[in-house]
Amino acid sequence: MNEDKPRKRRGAGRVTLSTVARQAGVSAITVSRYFNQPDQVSPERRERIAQVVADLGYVPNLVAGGLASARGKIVGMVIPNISGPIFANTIQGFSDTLSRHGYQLLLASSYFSTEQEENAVRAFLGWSPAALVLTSHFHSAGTEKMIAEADIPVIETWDYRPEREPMQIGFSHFEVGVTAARYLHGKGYRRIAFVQNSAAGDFSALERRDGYAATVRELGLEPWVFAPDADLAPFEAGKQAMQALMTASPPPDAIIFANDNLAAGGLLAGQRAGLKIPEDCAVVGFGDYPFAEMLLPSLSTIKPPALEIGVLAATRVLESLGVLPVEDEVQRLNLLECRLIERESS
Amino acid sequence: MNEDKPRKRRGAGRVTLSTVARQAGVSAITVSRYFNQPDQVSPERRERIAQVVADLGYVPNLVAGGLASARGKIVGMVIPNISGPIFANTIQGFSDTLSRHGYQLLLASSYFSTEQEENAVRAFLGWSPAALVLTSHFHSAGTEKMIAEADIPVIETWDYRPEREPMQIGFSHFEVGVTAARYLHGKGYRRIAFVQNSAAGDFSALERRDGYAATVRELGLEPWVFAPDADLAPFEAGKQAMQALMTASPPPDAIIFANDNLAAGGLLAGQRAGLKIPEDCAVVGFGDYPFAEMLLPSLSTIKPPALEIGVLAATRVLESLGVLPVEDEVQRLNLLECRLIERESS
DNA sequence: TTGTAAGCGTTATCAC
DNA sequence: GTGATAACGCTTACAA
Repeated sequence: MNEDKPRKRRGAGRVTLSTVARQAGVSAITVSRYFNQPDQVSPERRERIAQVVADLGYVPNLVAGGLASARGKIVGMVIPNISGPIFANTIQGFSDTLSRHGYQLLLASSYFSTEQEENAVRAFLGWSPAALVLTSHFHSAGTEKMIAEADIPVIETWDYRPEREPMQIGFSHFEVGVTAARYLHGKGYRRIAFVQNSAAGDFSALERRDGYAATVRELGLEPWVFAPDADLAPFEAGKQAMQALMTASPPPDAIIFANDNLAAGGLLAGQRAGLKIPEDCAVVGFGDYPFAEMLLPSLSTIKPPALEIGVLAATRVLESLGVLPVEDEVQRLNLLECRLIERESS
Repeated sequence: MNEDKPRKRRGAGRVTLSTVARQAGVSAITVSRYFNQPDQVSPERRERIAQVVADLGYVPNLVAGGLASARGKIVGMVIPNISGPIFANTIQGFSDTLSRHGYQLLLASSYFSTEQEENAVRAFLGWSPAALVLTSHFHSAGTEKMIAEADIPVIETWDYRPEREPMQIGFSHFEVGVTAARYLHGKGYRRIAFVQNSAAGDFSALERRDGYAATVRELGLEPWVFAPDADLAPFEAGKQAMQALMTASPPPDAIIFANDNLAAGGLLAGQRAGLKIPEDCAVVGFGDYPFAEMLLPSLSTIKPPALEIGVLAATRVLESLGVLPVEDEVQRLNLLECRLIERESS
């Protein structure tokens, strides 16, 4: 069906910029300008070109454009995992903001592995992206080298390390631990335990633990950390933690879980064991996953600015690229706020 | 800091294939083959090239490669929304499978808008992707035209329409409605209501409703559909539905919700109103969202093959491209199974 | 197995 | 405001 077309090789025969230019009676570069700097094209030609573009159904070849300009309208993002409820909002906000301005999202997940992250970054760089967005500041040496040499904006999200070179958009995980501990202490709880994440590589969760530990110590209490088996799924790990902690005497009167999945597991295990929550034991999570308000009792948690991180990351990218206006210079340090959501479980 | 580099224009000065070739004492095409068809390069040269690549930290420019070959190692995927718990697994499975074979994921969300989908598809085509993956068979005329003319594999997921041209990977939403209705009827429920999705544009949810309606009618019952206000968030819409349905006399003895978010809202509203579930009213959802097993009572639901869809879509793409082996021809119709997960709520 | 030459479709540069 | 020309870095086609 295509065989009779006079195609020399490859994608030949497709509608290109030159096709449009010829039909519109202008040069190729004028059509190029029509798309990129419309102001520089006279209204009459603009109209004529628009007509031809519509007639032919011309779609600009962004690959060719990317090669010629050495900066594609594409932005790479590496996230620990796509399917977790926590990062999804960041991706969504990021992607939506970008696409509104004609940029596309190239996405990969690292599963908290710096090696997988490095692979993703290397692959992305091959597409000469306009910018690169990573999660946290934990990278391999190879990744560090690449982002140092890449001549594009690099943003680290979901964390806040002013001393680092890349742009920072996020919050302090240490402070999250501090907030949770202070909150429970303020409500009168005195035997406050912390349950770690079972997933290896989630270093940010360890920083939350450290914030908790430092705070309770400061308040004259002894840190009490439980680490579930590393091979357990979060929900199961939370159950295990609750069961184990409740055998202690005296048991804790409040537990901070490294995330809401763990907390939900703990909550349920506690209830099934006849525990009244929060009377017998308060529970606080992290993440404000969608189900937090659906549980009975609903789950108190600390809500990270997931969506805001995504939107702001995209905004900073677009500012850096000159797509969005910016006065003076693009803000490098962006500290956002986590909010403690007090619900029935505490 | 960069100014003294002898860059002529654009990205000039970077390490290219020619740089590697020169240093390794071979021609550029040999280095190209080293990456794409290593078998065709002699072992000695292979080793020499590997050394130079490592020394120089060369990263292939995929944009240039994509332009030259007219097929980039990139695959576009349009999903209704990224942050919903339901599609995230599909994305994850898709992305992971692709990246294992050196392909990258270009992602956009449509929010159930065919117009936004069309925009995404148009943008993707500009990157000359190796394949395109869409959700469901509901597209705009523009999208239909583009996918018909695009000379690449197109896959429709999360649905199953054998009569359509694109490859199908999914299941029948109508059948999901049938399954839910039959299941409840089989358990003895006789006043079975259905709660629609509040989100406009989710046509698949309407097919589930139709499956339910046809089935109850067949069983000699009257369909009973409640449509929440369109502007309500799913969780709130579920609450509204439960409250409204319970004022009927007699009220339903079982409710099928169009998805788990609605169901969770309904469950909670029922419990807060003193209803015993499932004794007073059974509840069944759709999606098997992560929280379904965390609720008390845990939520009976129908689990779609979300992850499998993603993995299989990637597999079919790679087969179509000849990356993965395939006997005879790539399977065009892929009907997967939804599983009814019976839990405490029914 | 290896190399030469041409071209992929666009944009940067410079001239008018 | 408009256009001619030369890149951009790689792969296809063909030849040796």
